[in-house]
Amino acid sequence: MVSKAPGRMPPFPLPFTTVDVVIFTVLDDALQVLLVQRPDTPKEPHPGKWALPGGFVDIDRDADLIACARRKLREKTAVESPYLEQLGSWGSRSRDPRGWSATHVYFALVAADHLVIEKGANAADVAWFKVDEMLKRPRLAFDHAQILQAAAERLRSKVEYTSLPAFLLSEPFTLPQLQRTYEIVLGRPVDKSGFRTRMLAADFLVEDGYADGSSKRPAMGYRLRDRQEPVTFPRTFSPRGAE
Amino acid sequence: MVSKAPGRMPPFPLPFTTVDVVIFTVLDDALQVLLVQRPDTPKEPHPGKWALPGGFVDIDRDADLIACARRKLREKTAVESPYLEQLGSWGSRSRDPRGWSATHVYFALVAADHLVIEKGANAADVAWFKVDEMLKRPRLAFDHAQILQAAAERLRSKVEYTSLPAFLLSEPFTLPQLQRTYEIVLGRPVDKSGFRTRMLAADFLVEDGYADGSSKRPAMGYRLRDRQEPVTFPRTFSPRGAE
DNA sequence: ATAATAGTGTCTTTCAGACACTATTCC
DNA sequence: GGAATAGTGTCTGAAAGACACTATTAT
Repeated sequence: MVSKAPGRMPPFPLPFTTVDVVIFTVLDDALQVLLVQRPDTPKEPHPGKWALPGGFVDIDRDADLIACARRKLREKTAVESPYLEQLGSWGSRSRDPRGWSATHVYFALVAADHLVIEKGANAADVAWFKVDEMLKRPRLAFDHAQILQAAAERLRSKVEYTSLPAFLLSEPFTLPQLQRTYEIVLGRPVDKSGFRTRMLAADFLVEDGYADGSSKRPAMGYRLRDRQEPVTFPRTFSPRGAE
Repeated sequence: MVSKAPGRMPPFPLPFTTVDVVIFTVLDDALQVLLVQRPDTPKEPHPGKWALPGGFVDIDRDADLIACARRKLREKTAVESPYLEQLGSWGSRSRDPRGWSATHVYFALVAADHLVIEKGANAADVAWFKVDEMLKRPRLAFDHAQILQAAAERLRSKVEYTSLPAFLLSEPFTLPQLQRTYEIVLGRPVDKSGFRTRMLAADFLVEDGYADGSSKRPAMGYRLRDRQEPVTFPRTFSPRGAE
């Protein structure tokens, strides 16, 4: 039995609580991020600017933070269960003109193909943007440029020693496809032989017998053994630049 | 000029926003965490239980989240500028009986020696607890056992490939001391020769000419070149168990 | 001299990086 | 057969792990 909301309406002012989601994909040989355009009414902060999908936590609808993140993600993309990881939180007096606010940021990895983008009632506009260009000329609302940079750094650094890029592909995928995904995210070529040895040794892929049709020679198709957790490799990719 | 708090008192209820700090040290050959005992009045949640130091964000005093974390840390320990890193955030309808709440968690590494613990007005009691025992028999308030576990996991995993343990020692320290700290946190012995090669190759230590007095043979003393950022090693410690 | 700790040298094994090679398909 | 892509084999150099050794102090 729930008591009559004791403690609601506290004797001190509360910060706003929001959740934002950095949704990555690989499209057109580039790492891209999903952004939404803010409404163009002057009552809203940063009208017309592009921003990360997100918004206020709804204490009636959202049981917890990750549920809220999943809701935001579902509202923009029709993705079932993507890879979703907490990135961190940003909170300060000045980041939102409406007052002290704190946002909890998640980052998601989704496969671009077969992905439906919802252009729903509220979402004025939704589109993919190349991460590199966004980082060079940051024109995002709030502190979202900073958040995007942190997300890209986290992703790129984890790609050095985890299987995260596999979540950017739809299953089944081939090893050459996976290698290309690594190369796109890392921004540098990777040796084929070493790459294959590593991937297969990590034992996180399951053969799907399938053969790819879009190439000269068919390749083995693979699925992830565990669609929830990425695998951590014992070593970093190429200690190139370790010096 | 500040306008008359526009947007304050929004048309929807807000979650509570808190900050908690997981403060680690190495004491008595064990990794320990600082806990505070909650007031024993039945009006407060979890009366008498031990909890992580933390509390509500004060939008008047705290400019941002990390400033709030530093304030919480300063209120319990008289530490100047310890290593402080964001761990993550936990938020849900049920984690606090007073209502929907989200906490932003930081973790701090401090040197135990010369550390003053403030037993201030408000803080009923403050004490160090061994992390391993706390994880075995979790009796913490709120979801703090879960948070402590996440913090310990993060620390232990980062210790495999970073210089974090150096922040658990007061300067200057010797390489044998640093090695012992690694061994305590990792819970396993580390080879001396390899350890020294690694530490010196990483080039994050500066000789302090000093000699330690408490041992048979004096050892070289070192300080950190950069007291803010830890160093990342190119490889993980011992791929023991990588299989 | 001996014990205890600090610090170094060396051998071996492992593995990433590089690159050449074979295999299978389409044209 | 040739081009293009998938997949394998092999050599080499660098570095981690293991462990024996030397060095410097206190007693």
